[in-house]
Amino acid sequence: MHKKETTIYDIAAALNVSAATVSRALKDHPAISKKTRDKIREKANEMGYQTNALASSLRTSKSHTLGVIVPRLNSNFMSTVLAGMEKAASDAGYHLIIMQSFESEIKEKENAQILFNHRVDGLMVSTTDTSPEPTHFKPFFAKNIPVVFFDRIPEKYSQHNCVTIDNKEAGYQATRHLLNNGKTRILHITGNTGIQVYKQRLEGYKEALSEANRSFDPQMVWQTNLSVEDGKVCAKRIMTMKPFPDAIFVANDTCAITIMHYLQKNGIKIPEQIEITGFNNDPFSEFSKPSLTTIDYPGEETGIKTVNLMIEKLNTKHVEPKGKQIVLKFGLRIRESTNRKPVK
Amino acid sequence: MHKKETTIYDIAAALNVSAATVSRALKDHPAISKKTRDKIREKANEMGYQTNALASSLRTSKSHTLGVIVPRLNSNFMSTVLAGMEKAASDAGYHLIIMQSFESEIKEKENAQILFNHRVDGLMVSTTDTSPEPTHFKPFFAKNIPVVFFDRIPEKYSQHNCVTIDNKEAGYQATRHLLNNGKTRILHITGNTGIQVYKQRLEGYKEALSEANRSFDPQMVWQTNLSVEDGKVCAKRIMTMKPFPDAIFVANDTCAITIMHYLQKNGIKIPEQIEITGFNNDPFSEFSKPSLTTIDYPGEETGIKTVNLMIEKLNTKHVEPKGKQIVLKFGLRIRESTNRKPVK
DNA sequence: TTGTATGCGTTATCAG
DNA sequence: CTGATAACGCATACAA
Repeated sequence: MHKKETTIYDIAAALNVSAATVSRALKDHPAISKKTRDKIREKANEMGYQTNALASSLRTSKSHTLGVIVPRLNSNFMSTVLAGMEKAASDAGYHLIIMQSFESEIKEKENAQILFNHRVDGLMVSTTDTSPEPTHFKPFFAKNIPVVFFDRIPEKYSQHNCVTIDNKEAGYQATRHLLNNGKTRILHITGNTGIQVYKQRLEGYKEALSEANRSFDPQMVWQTNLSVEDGKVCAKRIMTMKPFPDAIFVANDTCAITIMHYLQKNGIKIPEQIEITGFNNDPFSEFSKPSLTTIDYPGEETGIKTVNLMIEKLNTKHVEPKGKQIVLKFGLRIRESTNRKPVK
Repeated sequence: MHKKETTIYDIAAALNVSAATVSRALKDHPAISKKTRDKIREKANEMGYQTNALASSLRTSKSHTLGVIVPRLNSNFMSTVLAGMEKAASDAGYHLIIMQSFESEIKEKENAQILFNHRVDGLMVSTTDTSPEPTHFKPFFAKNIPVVFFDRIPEKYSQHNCVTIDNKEAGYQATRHLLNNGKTRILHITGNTGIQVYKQRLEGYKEALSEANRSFDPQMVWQTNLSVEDGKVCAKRIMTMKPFPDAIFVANDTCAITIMHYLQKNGIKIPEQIEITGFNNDPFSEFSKPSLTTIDYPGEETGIKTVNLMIEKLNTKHVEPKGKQIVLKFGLRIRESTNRKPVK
């Protein structure tokens, strides 16, 4: 096996001091004379000492680790959020255990459990769960371990600590933009509306229609997984629609651009025949032809704000004020070529 | 403060058995009778017992945690790699601490140190370091903690455990494709060539030129960070070039598509006037107009294979065979409209 | 300014 | 099949 690791006891022995002194010296405890401190540091280096964070965490019940659960980490939006989180966490002396739930409530539960067992100092989650009040965060609440929700927030925890945007308003604006351009038959392609964000975007869509005195047609709302694959399928289906829609509000850019691409392949003129609006402001939404109008959902800011809220909670654990809701500003990025006449 | 947590001692006391028995029962030790095992499990649930993985790790020196260091996690390629890693790791009972080095050697060093201190069972790294033989992995080697390099591999560790593609061959093929289409003035826009992957792609570029009896012009190789910003700058600069290049081999898709977009904005016909080749096969490379020819670098596979190699090492630690190099297959995705005559 | 003693929660060894 | 006990490596209350 590998040789035993060097501990504070080893360096204490080598220097004829106590382990306590070594422990203190190594963490710059003020009560240690500069002389012994330097001596200890030097010896520690010499012996290749590496502190054991596990032991330290066990002793202090502070792991300096934050748990993150997301549906999947490889979307442009989510990886941008995570990048922001990692940066902010690292700056604050924390690091991240990141886990994916793959849209499975069971997996999310397991992940929460594992993170709890590893004694994370806090949990940040974009939930995949469609149940209004998931139970698997209970142990965290019970032990007063801060939980911050971001992006996808369970219905019942919307008054809890969370960071998000006003999805209803965003859905409203995206739809309104299409209505303003004279579009009347607006298809809405979205995700699982059991998930709040999609439900709210749908509400915004409805509100815009209602405001414009357009009737809402449930047939014009398609639930998908918003993947590239789904985009292809949707495009195919759109081509068979009796009266063509003249616009589509898609709940993410990936799917929106895929649909645009395949409709164009079928000879459809975008935006003249069908105008498309996306969601997220992925970098490539700007580079598609035509550029895609979309909702700018600030991913990095979401990540940073989530971590900052977490840190704040960690530093004021005993007070425990009511949950804090951070609603970020989003932007409507209008980008199709506008030199076309509104059909009115 | 928060109340003490329930330990195996609490449940032992409640059941008049020893803590050892509880510990064994909870991990299905064969030497425990089914009866007491069930009794203990039930009590554990009842008391809301949650195992403390920290204590367990300290005792067993197995953290079931793998460290990951990447330059940044929010590129399509990298987040796809990480998604594959997380999946594979999770399936094998491990989880991931992911850290970003932001192209800083110092940060990479700090990250390695932190991960070491947290006693990760293994380290996976896409290095940012341009020094041929970075020293900060020494502690891992010394303690026989497996280190697997992926994507970006330090020069001196290329015989170590690593997972990558043949970047030289890929650079060769990308360039060759342009030459085959009759292009002669091929610009190469790449990253820091102190990093092996870019150095090797450049070598492939040179080899293709040499094979076609084209002379190599150092002026035609631009080092950038391959970002969207860099793409804009490059496009601007290209517009001022005396004889226009007739092709560009860009070392990633993000930058390639940005350049394409801005050249088109300036009225350049792609690919007639300038043909562009990217690298990575980001999803949107297919949806640009025209679709981008690119190198399909299998991200998810990279992640999975890296973790699998890691697990293999973890399970055969004592044998310690020589390093294992896994070279993944890449593909050249030819995608521009091909119905144009080669200029020959 | 430094040392002593103890505990964090678990698992492994050795007995019985 | 079960129990007692000693680590794992560190940090802290209490003494000195």
